[in-house]
Amino acid sequence: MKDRIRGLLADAARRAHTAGALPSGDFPDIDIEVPKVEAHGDFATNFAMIMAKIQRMAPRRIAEIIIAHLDGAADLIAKTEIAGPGFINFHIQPAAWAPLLKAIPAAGERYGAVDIGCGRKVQVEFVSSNPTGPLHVGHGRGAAVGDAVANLLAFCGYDVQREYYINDSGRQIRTLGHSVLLRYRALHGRHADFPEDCYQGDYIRDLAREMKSREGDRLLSLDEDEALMTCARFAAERIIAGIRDDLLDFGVAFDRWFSEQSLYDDGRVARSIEAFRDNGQIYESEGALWFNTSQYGDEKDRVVVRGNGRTTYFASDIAYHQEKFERGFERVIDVWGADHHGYIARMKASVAASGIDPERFEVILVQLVNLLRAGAPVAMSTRAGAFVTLQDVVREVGRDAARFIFLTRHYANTLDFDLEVAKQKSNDNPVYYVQYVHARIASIRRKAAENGIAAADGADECLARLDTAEDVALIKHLLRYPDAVLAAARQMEPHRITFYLMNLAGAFHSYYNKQRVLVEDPDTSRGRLYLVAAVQAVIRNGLTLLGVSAPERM
RNA sequence: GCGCCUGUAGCUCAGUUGGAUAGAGCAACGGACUUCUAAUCCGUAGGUCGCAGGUUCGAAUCCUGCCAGGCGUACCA
Repeated sequence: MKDRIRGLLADAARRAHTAGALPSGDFPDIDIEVPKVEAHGDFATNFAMIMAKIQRMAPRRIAEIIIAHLDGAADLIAKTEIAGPGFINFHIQPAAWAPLLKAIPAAGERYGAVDIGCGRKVQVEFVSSNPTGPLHVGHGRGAAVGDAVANLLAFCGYDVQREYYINDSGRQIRTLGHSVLLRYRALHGRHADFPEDCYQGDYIRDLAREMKSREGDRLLSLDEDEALMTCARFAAERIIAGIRDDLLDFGVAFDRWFSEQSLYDDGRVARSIEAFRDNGQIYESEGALWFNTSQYGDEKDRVVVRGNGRTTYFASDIAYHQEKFERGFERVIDVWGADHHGYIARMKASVAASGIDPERFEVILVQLVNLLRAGAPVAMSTRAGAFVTLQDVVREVGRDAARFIFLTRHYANTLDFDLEVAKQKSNDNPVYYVQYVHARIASIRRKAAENGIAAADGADECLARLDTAEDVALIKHLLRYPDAVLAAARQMEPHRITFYLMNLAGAFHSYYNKQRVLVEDPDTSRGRLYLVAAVQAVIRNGLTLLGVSAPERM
């Protein structure tokens, strides 16, 4: 529709120029938008206004000239008008809308997909929580956002890979091993102080018990380091397996689980450091090795190998991101918790230093989640071990409610997640509001089938009955879905889909209360069934992008 | 101190990349179930878009400076 109007305008402008009414033949791109106020028509353009300078004429005068040269669209356009400083408003013939609905079943599950990816490879790395404890609510938000972004990009033509980076190397993994070992020894009556910097949660005791039943007292006779590393490897594996299960329950499946340790095992980190030393980007100072990230916009240089010879986390991250680009991804997207924002500059710097355009590396910073119960904060301290895990939340409120709520805010905003609200089946909790549309329509369609009403196929005589204000309003809403998808995919903002769906749901519920679908006149019934089936398809389509189910009954 | 994020109705938040009279939900008040699912709908009320300048035909949106809140600022991860 927009394209058609754009074409009409371009023709009109060209014709006006040829006729000598417009001095310049240099026309800017035409932007067509949907006005906020209904009285301003169905579509509007500021075309005349942005041409004012080029044409050296008043915007309203240009608008008059263009309208005078519009031609051959009486079937489409009911009325044009010039408004405000020089907007051209278009009122579409009411009968022109219904046939456009055919695009929805014609596109099937692909309705709304705009191919901006053209098969290019993109990687979305998300969650990547350290394997030192179970996922908590904040990770859930990262999972919901990362998965939805991946869905959107895949929907819009990118070849998407989902990756989880496992930090199974370094000090924290030793701390994990140490924590389990101490609990394990305690189970054998060898009590010792449990340091504060060890992991306090009950899951550590569970792991120790498991260790005991598997190994008996074998670890007691091993030397300290070997016992510790045995515990560490065992615990990390079990925790990762748990994380994987929790994510599957949450509806998130990764294509690849990438081990940090593997970067050391195959010499990747060492080779990367060597290469940067050779070209002078890594240098030695005060007994440590530094990366000159400040040359690429970071506020200072960063250590990659400490004075004690141990590499930093940054060292493996440099190698990891080089490796990602070597795998042929055109875009690499990392989803991080907002508390890591200080890390972006150095990561971008390292990418740039590797000779890769840093624009190709993007970071989505997801703000934290405040977990509440009936308005009161729920304690979320990881160290103290008194946290609510993602699994707890999913068990309590359900996967759909959790995923939907995580996507009801722009990720740059902190999110209040209230467990009680998430369980409510009311307008407070928009997931049911949206799902209810799907279930209601399913019910209508079942009823239609029982009554022997033939499936709606979009025949002209049926579509012609979609002529009430409510019909047209709903059709217009459905036709805006591709715009919402495009904006969401381009900006990697899944909440735009969430808001679109809530608005569409509102439009449908309103329709439902004003118009009956199954009425006496068969053409009207079949026309409305066709419309309502399109609503159902778009709801299902959008919910799928968000990773939320579309129930047939509620 | 410096950096990033946020500031819009009593509360929680949108706002189509600079457009016309700034929108939803909740909470408040008043209505609608004999009809395809009331997990719904309709109506009323609610605003100095943090503050002050600037840019232009036009600013919640862009630029500058303040104010407030959150986060970050390690040879931690």
